[in-house]
Amino acid sequence: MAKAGTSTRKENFASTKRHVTSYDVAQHAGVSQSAVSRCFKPGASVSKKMRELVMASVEELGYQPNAIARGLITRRSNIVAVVVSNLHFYPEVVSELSERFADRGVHVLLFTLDHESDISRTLNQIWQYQVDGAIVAANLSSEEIAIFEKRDVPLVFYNRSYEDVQVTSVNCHQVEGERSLINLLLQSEGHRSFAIVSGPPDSIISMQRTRGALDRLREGGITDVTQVTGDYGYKSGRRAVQDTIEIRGSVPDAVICANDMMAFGVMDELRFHLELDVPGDVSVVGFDGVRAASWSSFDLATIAQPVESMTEAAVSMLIDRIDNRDLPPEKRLFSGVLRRGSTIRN
Amino acid sequence: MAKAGTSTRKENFASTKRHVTSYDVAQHAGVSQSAVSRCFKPGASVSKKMRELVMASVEELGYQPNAIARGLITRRSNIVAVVVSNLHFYPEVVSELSERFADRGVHVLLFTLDHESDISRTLNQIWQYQVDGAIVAANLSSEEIAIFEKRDVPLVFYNRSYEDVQVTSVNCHQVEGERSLINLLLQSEGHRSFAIVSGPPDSIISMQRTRGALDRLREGGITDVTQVTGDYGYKSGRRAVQDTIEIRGSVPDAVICANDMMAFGVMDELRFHLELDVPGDVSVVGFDGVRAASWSSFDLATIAQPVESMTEAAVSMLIDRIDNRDLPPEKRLFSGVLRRGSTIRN
DNA sequence: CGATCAATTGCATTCGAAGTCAAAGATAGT
DNA sequence: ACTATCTTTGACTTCGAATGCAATTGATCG
Repeated sequence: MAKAGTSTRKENFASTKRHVTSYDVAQHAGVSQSAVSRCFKPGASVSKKMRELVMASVEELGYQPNAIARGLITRRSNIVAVVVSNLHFYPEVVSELSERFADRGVHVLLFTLDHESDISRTLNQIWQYQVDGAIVAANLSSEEIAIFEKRDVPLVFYNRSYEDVQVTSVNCHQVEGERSLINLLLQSEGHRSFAIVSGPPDSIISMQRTRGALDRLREGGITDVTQVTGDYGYKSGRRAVQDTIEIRGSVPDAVICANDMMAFGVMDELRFHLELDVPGDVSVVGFDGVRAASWSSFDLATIAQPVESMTEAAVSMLIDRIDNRDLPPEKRLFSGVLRRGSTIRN
Repeated sequence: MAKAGTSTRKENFASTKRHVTSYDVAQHAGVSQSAVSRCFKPGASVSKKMRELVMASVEELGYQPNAIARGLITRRSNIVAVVVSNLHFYPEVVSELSERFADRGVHVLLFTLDHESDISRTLNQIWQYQVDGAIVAANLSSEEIAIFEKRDVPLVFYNRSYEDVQVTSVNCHQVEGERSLINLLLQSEGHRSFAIVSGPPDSIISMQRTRGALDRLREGGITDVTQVTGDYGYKSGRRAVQDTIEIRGSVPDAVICANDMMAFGVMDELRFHLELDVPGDVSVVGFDGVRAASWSSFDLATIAQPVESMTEAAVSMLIDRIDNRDLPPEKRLFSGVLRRGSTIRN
C-alpha cells in the first residue's frame, strides 16, 4: 500500500508539476537517459526491444523532447527568423513560408517591423534566439548584412536584391514584369500620357519597377510621364491621383502603379470621386497579383508574383545553406505572370 | 609579438567561429561568468564599475546572451505560440500580436494550420518548444484544451469561445454585432426576403453570427430566410449567390454574410454577373471590418472588430497568466463598431 | 583604527538532451 | 568452448546562462 501510494504520488508530481524529462522516462522504463535520447534520434543504434520499452514509457508519461535543451547542445534550434515590414507584406507569403518550413521540421519566429528603423533592435533579438537562418523581406544595410555573415547565420532575402553586395535572394523579375505591362499599354494608340505612382523612396522594389516602366516608356517614345510617390497603401493611391492632376493639370491616359494596393486606390479615386471610367477614360495597371486583383470589382491588369514557387525557393535555399554553410550566394529570379484583367483600354 | 599574435588569433576565433559566450566576455573582462550574467539581469546586485567593465567587453566582442540557454535554466523561453488557421485570418491580427509581444520582450512562434486536422501535430511541436503561452485562433477540442491545462501552458483564445469549457478568451461580440446590422436592415421597409451566407459548419464564430441574425430576423417577424454555406472566401461568396437563387428561385432583398470576404464575393456576383445594383436591388452586409470594406468599391456595411483593443487584451491577458498561473479564466468581450457604409438600401 | 554589517563577487551547481567512449552483450566462425 | 567482431547500452561530459551560497570587498560608525 505504501508502495502504491508512493508510485501514485510520483506520477502525479511528474505529470502536473514539472515537465517530463528524458530522465523521468529513463527511470520509468528502467534504462539510461542516453537510451531515451537515442530513441529520438533517427539513425541511432537502438534495439527494437529497447525502442518499444522506451516508447511505452514515453506514451505513458506524455514525454516530448525539450527542443530548447536539444538546441543548446546540438547548436541547432530548428527555428528560423522571418522578418517582414508589416506595411506591405502579403499575408500569403508569411503563411506559405510557415507551412513549408513546418513540413521540414523548422519553425518560424516572426518579426514584424512597424518602422524599418527598429531593424537593429530586431536583429539583436534574432541573435539572441540563435536562429538557424533568416528570411528577410526588408531592407538591410550592407553593415547589417555583414553581421549575418560574421555570425554565420544564413540569410535569404525575399524580393530584395542588392547590386553591390553578394547575397542569396529570391526575386520576382520586377523590370521584366513592368515592361510587359507597359507593352500591353503601348499596344493601344490611346495611351499617350502616363502617370507613375511609385512606392516609398527607400523601396528598392519600387525603384526597380519604376525604372522598368520609365525605360520602356522612353523606348516607346513616350515623354509625357508624371511621377508621384505613394507608400504602397490604398489611401496613397487615392492621393496619388489628386497629386497627379494637380501637377499636370489633367488626367493622364494611364496610371502605372508600383503595387496592386495603390492601384485599387487609384481606381476608386478615378471611378468614385472623379467619376471617370476605368478603363474607358483611364487605364490602370498594378503589380503583385494579390487576391483582390482578380475580383470583378477591380479585375486589375497586373503581374502576379509566383508566390508558391518563390516561397518554396526561399525555404529550400535557406535550408540548404543551413545544412551546408559553404554554399555560395545565389540569386533566383522568377518571372511574374502577366494578368491582363480589364483595366487596360482596348 | 608572440603575445600580440596569440591575442589576435583568439579574437578572430571568437568572433568568426563559435558564438561569443558569457565565458568569453568574462575572460576578456577579467571577471567571473556570474558577473557577466548578472549584468544582464535587471535588478541584480552589480557595482557600477563592474557593469562598465563588463559592458565594454560585451561591446567589443559583440556578445548577445543566448536566449536558448537562458530559457533552459529559467524555464521561461519568452516565446509564445500563435496558432492561426490560415484560411481566414486577418493579417493585421498576426502582425499586431507580434508587435505587441515584441514590445514586452516576447517573441512569436507562428503556427499556421492549413488543414485544421494537423492540430495535434502542431500541438506536439508547441510542447517541444516550451513556449510560455499560446494564442489560438482555431478550434480546439476540450481534450486538447485540457492538455494546455495539464502542461501548465497559459492559453488565450482569439475570437473563439466555448460554452462548456472554462477558458480565457478575447472575443468580439458576434451576436450583438450581427443584431445591430440586422436592425439597420430592418429599418428599411424594402427588406422582406433575406439570404444568410454562413461560414464553414465547424466555425463557432459563423454559428454565432448566423444565430444572431436568425434570431433578430425572427423577432422582426421575418420568415423568408434562405441559408447557404460558404467557406469565408471570396469565391464562396459568389457561389453563395448562385446557390441562393437556385434554392429560392429569385434574388433576395438582402444578403447577410458571415464575413466581409464573402460579402465582397456576393457583391461582385450581384453587380457584375447578375448586373444588379447594390444597394439598389439588393442590400449586403458583412462582418469584420477588414480594410477593403471601407474602399469605395465596396463601402460595405459591416461590424468592425476592434482589432487593436482585442490584440492588446489578448497579449496582456496572456502575459498576466504567464506571470501568474493562478489567475482564473477570463472572457473579454468587445463590441464591434457598426459601420453603415452604403450597401444598405435607404 | 578596528568592528560590524551591507554590498559585491566568485564558485559550483543546475536546467534537459545529445554525444563520446568504453564496457557489456550478442553473434559467428573455428 | 573460445576467441573475434559487431551491436547495444550506460556513465559521464558538454552546451551557455542563471542562481544559491560562501567569500570577499567596501562602507559606516564607534
